Amino acid sequence: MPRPPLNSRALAKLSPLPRSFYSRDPRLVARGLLGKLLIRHVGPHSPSVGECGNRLILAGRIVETEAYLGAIDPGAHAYRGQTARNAVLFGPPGHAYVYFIYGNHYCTNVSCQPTENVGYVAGCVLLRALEPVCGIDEMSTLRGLTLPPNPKPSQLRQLTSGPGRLSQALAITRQHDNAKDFCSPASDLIIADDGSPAPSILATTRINVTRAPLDEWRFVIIGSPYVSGKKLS
DNA sequence: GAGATGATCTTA
DNA sequence: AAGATCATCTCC
Repeated sequence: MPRPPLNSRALAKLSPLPRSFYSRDPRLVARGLLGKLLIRHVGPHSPSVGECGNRLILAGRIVETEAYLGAIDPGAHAYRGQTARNAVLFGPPGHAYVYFIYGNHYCTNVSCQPTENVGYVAGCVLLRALEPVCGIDEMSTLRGLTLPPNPKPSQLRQLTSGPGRLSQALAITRQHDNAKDFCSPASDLIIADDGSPAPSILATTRINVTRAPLDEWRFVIIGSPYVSGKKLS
């Protein structure tokens, strides 16, 4: 039985993943998020999307993530303890940690595993790439790109292949979205399961993490053309 | 297609 | 001074 198509109407009915999903080892959360949908509601009370209209949904399927283990992970922002920037990571799981990087870009994370019952605190998962699902035109506008009428995957991937790109495509900023609850049905930024089958996953080292270069805590959907960087072998 | 470089600014 | 990046340039 084919599932119904993922138009705005179908996406609007999906419920956010429960908080228990995020109350686990960040590596399990990072794997579990692959294939899930990141859904952004934009409207009169949401961040500006230019001339995109009043009420619409932007969504993408998560195809690439990275786990950050917090207090025991030298590559993690939380490694050196709580600061004004990373305070969200020391709060309850399932909340957005959005930070500004390299003077140009935002990166979007989900907090997880804030308790000490497995030996570390303040973990999170960085969302690194999406397969565009809904709101292609609006995402193009937000990214400042012009795509042809029937874009190929190689063109679509310009929208959301990379943490800075996907954040821009969904109008995610620290000002608007840091500390936002991914688990609240009232949230304009959620992650949901549409029942798609569990993907095949490849683990690699994390991108541009120099302080812990060997840990294979980056996860990608095998074969997806929407993963960031070069094509994998 | 691949590798190098500059932009730009927050954080420690 | 470095960084959980990206667009653009040059040269294969």
